[in-house]
Amino acid sequence: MDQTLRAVADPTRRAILRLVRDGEVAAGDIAREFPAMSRPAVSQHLKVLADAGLVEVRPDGNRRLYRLNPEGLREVAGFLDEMWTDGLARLKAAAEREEWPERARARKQSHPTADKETTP
Amino acid sequence: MDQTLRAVADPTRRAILRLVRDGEVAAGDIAREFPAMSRPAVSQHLKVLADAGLVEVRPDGNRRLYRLNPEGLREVAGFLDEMWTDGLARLKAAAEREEWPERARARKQSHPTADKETTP
DNA sequence: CCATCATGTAAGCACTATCTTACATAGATG
DNA sequence: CATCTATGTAAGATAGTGCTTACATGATGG
Repeated sequence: MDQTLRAVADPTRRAILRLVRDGEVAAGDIAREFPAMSRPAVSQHLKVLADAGLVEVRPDGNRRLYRLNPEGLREVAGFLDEMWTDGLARLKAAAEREEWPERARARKQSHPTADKETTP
Repeated sequence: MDQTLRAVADPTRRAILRLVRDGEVAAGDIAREFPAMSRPAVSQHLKVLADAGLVEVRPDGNRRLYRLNPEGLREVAGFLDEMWTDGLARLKAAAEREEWPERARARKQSHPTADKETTP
């Protein structure tokens, strides 16, 4: 999961993923889409993506064709759902109850300082 | 988006997000969950998460209570959907359109491999 | 064969991230 | 007030990323 997220946390690599999202693209064609950086740099990005399982490679004669492997994002999707859907539901429920659950470690707290500024 | 993904691409910070997913937790209580690292380190992680908009803070007397902000993940959710759902569908369609050679012994075939078939 | 094309790899350098320890500050408490 | 508690910030050491240029390798085509 770390490897996957670190791979995706780079704008160039996300752009590459979008390039290979619709079908196979040769390494050179990918590199040509990034005139601002050298071809080896793109090649290294492709290696990172491949090591993370986000793309798959297939040799075709001289060239190497890359394509997206959506399965590589499964873990990330799971984590996101865990945070997004579930987390949002839980926080929303807590908020609408107008009491923030802060009971993990009960504090002495003589006065209700907690409900003083919770209204945005 | 970069900031968000970089923030999430760290196991400690993801663990913190899980801690504050269900309600508010004080900084010290969070730090106490990571005996392997110093408290300032956790504090810095919290800053990264706050700067990325993934958590929100609220002062409560002496302490600072952190809670998840699921909205911070909206962009990531969008990107993931773009790659996951859409990407999977497109690759599948491309495969059924015969562009994706799972069985074709593509030999030299100067062009029809992958060049302009990407249908923008 | 030999030259060329497409691609990956190695070495090196600048910049960034993530820790640590030491210090600063704001609120609570006697 | 004096002091303790909870927390953030500063400075620095170390490791990691992301580029570049130079080189290596395997397939193509005369």
